[in-house]
Amino acid sequence: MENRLERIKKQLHSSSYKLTPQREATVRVLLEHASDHLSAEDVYLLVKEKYPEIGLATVYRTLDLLTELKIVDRVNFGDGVSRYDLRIEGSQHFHHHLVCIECGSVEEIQEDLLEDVEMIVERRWHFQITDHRLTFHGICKHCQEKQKRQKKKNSNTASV
Amino acid sequence: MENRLERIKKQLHSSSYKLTPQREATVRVLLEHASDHLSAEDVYLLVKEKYPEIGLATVYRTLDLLTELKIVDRVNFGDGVSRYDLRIEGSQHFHHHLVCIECGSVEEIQEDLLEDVEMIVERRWHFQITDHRLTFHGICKHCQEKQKRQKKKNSNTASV
DNA sequence: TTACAATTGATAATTATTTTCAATTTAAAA
DNA sequence: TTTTAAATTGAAAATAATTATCAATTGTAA
Repeated sequence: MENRLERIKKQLHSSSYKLTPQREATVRVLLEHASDHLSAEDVYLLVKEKYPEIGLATVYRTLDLLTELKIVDRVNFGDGVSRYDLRIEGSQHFHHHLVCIECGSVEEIQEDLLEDVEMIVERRWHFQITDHRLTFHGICKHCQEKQKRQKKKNSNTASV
Repeated sequence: MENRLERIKKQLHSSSYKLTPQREATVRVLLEHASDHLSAEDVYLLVKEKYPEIGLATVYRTLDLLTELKIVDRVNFGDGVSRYDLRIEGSQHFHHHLVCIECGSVEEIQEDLLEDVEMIVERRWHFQITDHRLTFHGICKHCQEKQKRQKKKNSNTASV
């Protein structure tokens, strides 16, 4: 955690940006919520707990900066809000998401899975891929089980 | 084209919606620009050419309706604007996109390509997939060639 | 220490989208 | 055909997310 922060600090410096207290507080929040998919507003509220003087604009600016440096990725699950997702250190590709249309939960897939597809696309479409976004919409394990229970219950009631 | 419109009309009716003149004009614009990726504003301006009385809110409402009926898909390429993309008739899966980071052009891939990946995801993550979004960002064929020419030119100049 | 550029916070402005509501249109019933 | 109720519309206001502005502060290098 502290190591990661140190490395991010170096990354900022090597692009001649400073790790100000506001930026550090924002990065810390992102590191502490690595598996969540926070909106700028979410990040703002969480940073405010530790650093109440911070302004919303600064959070936006920091998130833009981190996106530019590929430390985070901006994702949009179709609800009109940008969300910010910490990139796994060293991983070249952006990870994928499973969005449940029932409960709204978001699961991450760190495995690449797209190597073959990207090879085909580069060859057949002569398109030089630098990044990708892959999201599956569907029903998560938890909601599938809930639905099964519900069905069972209904068939019981119906047969009485 | 007219056939497609007829079938869309039936699709609306079977969900007890009407194909009003405004909706028809909007659908026509979408059919005429099937390979584009129009924003609501784009659609509004194009519909206005043929049907000047139409209001922006009606266009938004129609696009929502068509999205609900899976006649169009809402996509977001990260510029904060929703774009509307006609779904190929009968195709079960939503097509993919190649977005050029140089010129902003958007190319479509109609081939599925994800069958294997989806099988893996359904098995390993126990996630029941109903839809997907796949976008590749990179450099299109055209811009790659432009870059090559540029390099050549530069090395010529440098050697003089 | 001085000086200059980077950064910040508050606020205003912008942009895309949604909501509201009265007026109009439509389809079905009488 | 007239009546009626529900669906649809356009204009305008409201909302929500994000960006721009600008004066004040901070940090850094001379």
